[in-house]
Amino acid sequence: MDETRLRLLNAAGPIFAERGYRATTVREICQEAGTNLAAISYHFEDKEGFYVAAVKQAAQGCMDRVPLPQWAAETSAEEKLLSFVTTFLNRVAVDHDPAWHSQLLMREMVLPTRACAEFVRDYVRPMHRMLIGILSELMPKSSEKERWLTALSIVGQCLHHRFGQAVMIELMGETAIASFGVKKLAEHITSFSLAAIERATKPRLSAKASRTTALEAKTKQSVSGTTRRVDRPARKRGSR
Amino acid sequence: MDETRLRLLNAAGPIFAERGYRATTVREICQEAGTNLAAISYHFEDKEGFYVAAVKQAAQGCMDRVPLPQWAAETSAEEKLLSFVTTFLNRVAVDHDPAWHSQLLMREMVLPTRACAEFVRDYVRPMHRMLIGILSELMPKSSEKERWLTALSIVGQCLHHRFGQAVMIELMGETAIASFGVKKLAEHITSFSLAAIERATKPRLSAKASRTTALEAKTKQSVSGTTRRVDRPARKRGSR
DNA sequence: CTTGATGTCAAACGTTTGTTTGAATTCAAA
DNA sequence: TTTGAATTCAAACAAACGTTTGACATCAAG
Repeated sequence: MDETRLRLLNAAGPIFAERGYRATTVREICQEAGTNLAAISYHFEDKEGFYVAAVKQAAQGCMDRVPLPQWAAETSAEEKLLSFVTTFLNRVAVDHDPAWHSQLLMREMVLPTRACAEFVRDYVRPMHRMLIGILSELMPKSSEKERWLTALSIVGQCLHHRFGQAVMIELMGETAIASFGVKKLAEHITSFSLAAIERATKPRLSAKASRTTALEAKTKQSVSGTTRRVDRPARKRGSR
Repeated sequence: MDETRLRLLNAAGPIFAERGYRATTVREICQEAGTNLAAISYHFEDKEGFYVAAVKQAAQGCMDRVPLPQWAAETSAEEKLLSFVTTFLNRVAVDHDPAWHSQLLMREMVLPTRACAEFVRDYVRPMHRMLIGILSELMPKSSEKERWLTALSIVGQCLHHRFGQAVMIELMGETAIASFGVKKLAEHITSFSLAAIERATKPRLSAKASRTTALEAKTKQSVSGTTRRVDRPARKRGSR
C-alpha cells in the first residue's frame, strides 16, 4: 500500500511550508503522520527526494483547486484579464483552505531547489503563456519586450500580496489587510493595468504624455556611501 | 577591539544570504572570517543574535548605498515618482555591488525572524511614507484605501524583479533578464503607474471606462477539485 | 505448510550542530 | 614589574540530525 506514503506527504506539506526545508526534521513529520522513521528513506530515497515530492504535490494542489479559466470565443480581452488576475490571486491568496500550498511554492521561488525547474515548466509557464496571449490581444502593435514588461507588472502586483504579506501586516496591522479581499484586489489590479495598457496603446493625450516621458533626464542619484553605525558588543564574558 | 566582530559580520552576510539561516553553520563563517569558533558566542551571545546583527547591517548597507531622494520645492510629483521607483529598484536590484544585502532582506520578508519588526520600522516605513506622500499629490481626491492599493501596485512591480528573479531566469533565460536594466525598468514602471493613476483620477473617456467596470459581474470561477495524480513509489528495498 | 516479496518497526550508527570550557595571550593601568 | 580585565584559542561537550540495520509482520503464490 502507499497509504503510508500519502500520510507522509499530507503531513509534510504544512510543516515544510511553515518551517522550511532545513528547519524541518523527518522525525517531526513521521511523528505527525504516525509512521516509522525509516518510512521516508523507504518511500522517498532520502529527505531531499521527500521534499521534492511535497513541492510537486503542493503545485498540483494549487492547480487543481483553482484551474485556469476557459473562455467562449466572444469573450473580450478585458474580461479575460480580469478572470486571469482573479485566478492568479486565488491561487496565491493567503486565506485559502490549505494555505501551505502557495506558501511552499513561494519558498521555492525565493530559494529554488531541485523542484524549481519542474515547477516553472508545469505551473508557471502555462500561466505566463496565457497572460502573454491576453496581452497580445490588448496591445497588438506592441513589441515582445513591451508585452513582457507589462506581464511582469501584472504578475508583480498579484504576487506582492503574497510575498509582502508579513511586511504588510507589520506595516498596517492584520485587520486592515483582511479588509481588501480577493475580489476587490482583482478589480483594482485589472483596472489599474488596463488603464496603463490603453494609455500606452493610444497615446492621444500628447500634452500629458510628453510631460511624463520628459522625466528621463532627471535620474541623478547619488549612489555612494558606506556602512555606518555598527552596534557595540552585546554580552561580555560572565553573563548567565 | 571589535575587529573580530567586524570580520565576522562581513563574512556572515554573503553566507547567510545565500544559504539561509538554518543551512549556514557558524563554523563555516568563522573559517571564512579567520576567527575562532567561540568568538560568536562571545560577541553575539548566540547564533540567532549573530544573524539579527547581520540583517541589521544589511539593511543599513542598503540604505547607505542608495539613500532616499530629496527634491526641490518645485519638483513635480511625476518626477518624484520616477526617482522614487529608481531608488527602490536600485535598492533591491540584483546587479549591485554587494548583492547579498537585498538578498538577506528578501529572506527576512518571506520568513520573518526577530529582525523583521526593526527592519520594517527603520527601512520599510520611511519608503512607504514617501510613496504615500507622492501619491497624495498625484491623486489628491482619492481615499486612503485607494492610495494604499496604488502604493501596493507600485511596490509590487518593483519587488517582483527581485522575488521573481529565479523563476524569471528559469522562464526566459539569464541573458534576456539582464537586457532590461534598472533605468528602463524604472521608466516602464513609472509610466505604467502614472497612466493608471491619471486614468483613475480623470475618467473622461466614459465609454471605455464603463466597459472596463462592467466586467465585475463575470467573475464566475469554479473553485473546486481535489488533488489527482500522486506519483508512484521511487525506490524499493534493494537499490544502492 | 513453505517461499519470497513487500512493508513496518525499534534501535542504533556516525556525523554535524551550536555551545561551553578553561587555559593562554594581550595590554593598558597601577 | 605586577595586576587584572578583555580577548582569543584549541578542545571538548551534549544534543539533534539523517540514515541504516536487521529482525519482524503480512500475505498471496506455489
